[in-house]
Amino acid sequence: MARFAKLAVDIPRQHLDVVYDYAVPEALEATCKPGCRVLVPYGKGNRRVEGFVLSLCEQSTVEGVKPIESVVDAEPLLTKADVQLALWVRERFFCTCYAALKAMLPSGLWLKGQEYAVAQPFDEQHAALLSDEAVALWQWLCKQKTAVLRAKWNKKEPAGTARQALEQAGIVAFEARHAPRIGDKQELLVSLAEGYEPDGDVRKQKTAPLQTALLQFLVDNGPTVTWSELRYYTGATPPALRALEKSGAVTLVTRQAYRRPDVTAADRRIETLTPAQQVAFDALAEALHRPDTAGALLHGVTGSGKTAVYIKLIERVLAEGGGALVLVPEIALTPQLMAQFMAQFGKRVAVLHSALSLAQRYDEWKLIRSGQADVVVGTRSAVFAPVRNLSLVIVDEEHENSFKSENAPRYHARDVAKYRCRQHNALLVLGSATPSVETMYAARQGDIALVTLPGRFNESALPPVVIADVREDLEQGHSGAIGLLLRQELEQNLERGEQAILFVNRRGRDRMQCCVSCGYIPECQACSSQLVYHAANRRLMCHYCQRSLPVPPVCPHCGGVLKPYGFGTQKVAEELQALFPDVPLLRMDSDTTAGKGAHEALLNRFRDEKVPFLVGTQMVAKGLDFENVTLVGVLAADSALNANDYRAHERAFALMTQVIGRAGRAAKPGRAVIQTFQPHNAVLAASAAQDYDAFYAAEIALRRARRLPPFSQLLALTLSGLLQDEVAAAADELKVQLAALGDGVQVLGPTPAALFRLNYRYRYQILLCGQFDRAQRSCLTALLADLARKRRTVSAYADFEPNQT
DNA sequence: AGCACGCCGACT
DNA sequence: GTCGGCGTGCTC
Repeated sequence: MARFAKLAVDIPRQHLDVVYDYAVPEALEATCKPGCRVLVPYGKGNRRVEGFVLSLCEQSTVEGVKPIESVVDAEPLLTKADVQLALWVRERFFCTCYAALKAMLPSGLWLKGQEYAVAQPFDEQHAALLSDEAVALWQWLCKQKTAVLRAKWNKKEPAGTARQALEQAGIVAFEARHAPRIGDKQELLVSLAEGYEPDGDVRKQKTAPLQTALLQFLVDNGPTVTWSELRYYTGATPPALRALEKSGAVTLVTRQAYRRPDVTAADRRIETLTPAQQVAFDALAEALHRPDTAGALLHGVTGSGKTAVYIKLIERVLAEGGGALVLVPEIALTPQLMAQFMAQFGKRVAVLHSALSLAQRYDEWKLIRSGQADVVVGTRSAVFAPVRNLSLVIVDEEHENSFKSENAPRYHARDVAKYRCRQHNALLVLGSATPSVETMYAARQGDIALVTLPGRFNESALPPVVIADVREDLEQGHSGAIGLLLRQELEQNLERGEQAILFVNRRGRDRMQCCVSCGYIPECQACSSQLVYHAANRRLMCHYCQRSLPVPPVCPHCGGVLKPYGFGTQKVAEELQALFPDVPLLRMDSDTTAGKGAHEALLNRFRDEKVPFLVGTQMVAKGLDFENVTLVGVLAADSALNANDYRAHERAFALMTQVIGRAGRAAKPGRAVIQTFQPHNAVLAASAAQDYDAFYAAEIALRRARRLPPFSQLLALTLSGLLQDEVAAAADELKVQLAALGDGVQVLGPTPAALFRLNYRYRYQILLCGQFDRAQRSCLTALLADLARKRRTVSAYADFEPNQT
């Protein structure tokens, strides 16, 4: 029998993240299993915190171990492999073990600690001291059937004299109870008793019409029906049901119910593959049965039908009794893919993404765990889904940066997928039209297989791409967002009755600028970000911390006039409306698609009503496939190219390629117009030609020369605090200590972070470049722990291969 | 985070 | 003397 347990404890600070030993009391020996959550006393005040049992052991060398207080879960939530994965995530992405474990489970499972007021018995000596109000209050508390929350108790007598008297005398105490935020849903099944004969009992029909109706419904609609359905269709009431149960006419069983999201299935199933798809499928299916494969890249242009290949692969895996996991960048942007999976696999598909309710996510997770759902489609966090017998993981659009988590644990789902595949001997398939440079490099090196899916579906020619030089427009005194060339194209398109999409990479309307005198742009009081004007609330918004301000009447610096500058989706929509006054148009960005289903509804309108113009942000670039769209305009290609990030080119190429691919996807010829200040840019030229190889060749050479990934690893350290001097001093100090990592690691910075100030905190960044082995990682963790101990006002974190540098 | 310990100055 | 502010260290 195990006497001690090794725990990952929910500690607030990273520098305390060690595996703790706790004693297992005899009473808990049977229930305290690895993978279960427990509550333990922690710290000087022995406050109650949550922990995961990592393993059990006979001996402990630690002095003064404390006992586990209680075991939360009847059955383990995690397997050995899960614990191993969490430890790996902790080391690779610099987070606490507990945070890694937490990311693997649905948040409906988190315990919510709440304090309840509990009445204690008291003796006569106390009774003499209490006021009548206090006694009345005590009696009220005793009378309550359900436990009383501390907040409710406090509200009961706001003045608080009687309350305080009771509390001080210890007659009313507070007790913390921990419970999961979401419970299991049960449903009641009503069945006709065996051998029940519907006889013509006329007397009963008169006196108990509800019972008769209920029985009749059961006779007509199969022997077993859920209670909620029965009530809905027959108006039956609980007493009627109870009477029937008592007389033995029906039997009742409760069963686990699942709150599932509803996803509409596509009306057509994919049955056969094209010859090209078949070749790709064969190559991947072969890899599926070679246990040593490290994975494969499926490189196929938009419209080449990667989804069909995925589906056939999954069918193969399911037939062999395995489970499959499909990761997509954003569920909202992949309705077609979702619908196709629904049509193909029906109830076996579990969906996991952030738009689900806590309860839905929790129930999908349970279905996956129990094996009832063996195909999982989800976003980043779904990479941890407990798929039974995991045999295949597909990462669709693997180059997308939404697979990288921006807050702790800062993991990359593609990396986690790779690790899980190794653990379970499953095949990893990375799919993309524009693979990340790292992935393509791995494929070219032969580390993973390279499977190419050639050709657009109907072999329609690439749309001709016109690169419009914005500088020429400016020379002619034309300063609008929509250039002269694009305007002509829009006019022609309109005449032909075809549709156009305009792509802008900023939402909102304008930026504000102090015109003549000082050139001041209003900034957020808490962040070093420029505020953006939103017409919906007529306020200046900070896109980083969500604070907003009314528009100042004059420049707060010099009193000058504020004039609009720059353009976002809304401004472009206005300009378009001015150019084509009577033409309807749609605008799509995160402002107009905030509600549930708004995104799909908007796209449906665009397709069905053939609205001539659609103006939108990033989101218009993805997943659209409309016959009648023949013109795509990119209004400002430069901002994507000029981002201060080594992956800016990669992202710009992927984005441009995707946008251009939207035009002319069917019989009608399409065109794309790209407006830029850099008409001779090589990345733009490559995406205009839809030439991935040219882009890759140039980019990999650059990466090699600069020793950037995949030729090294990048690690960003961010330090932040309220006092600028302190943060800067801490960063300088850390930089000196980082020399301990050795010559292999190049230390860049510290520099002010891209967003220097966020939520009143000043931020500095140090960039590390090299190959990080286990020793260097633990050295770095130790340095960060040291910093956290010494400088309490400065916080620091490490981000492995961050999205933004 | 949240608590204890210890050092120092101010005030009874 | 003694009370309490705050810097520092520790958490199985």
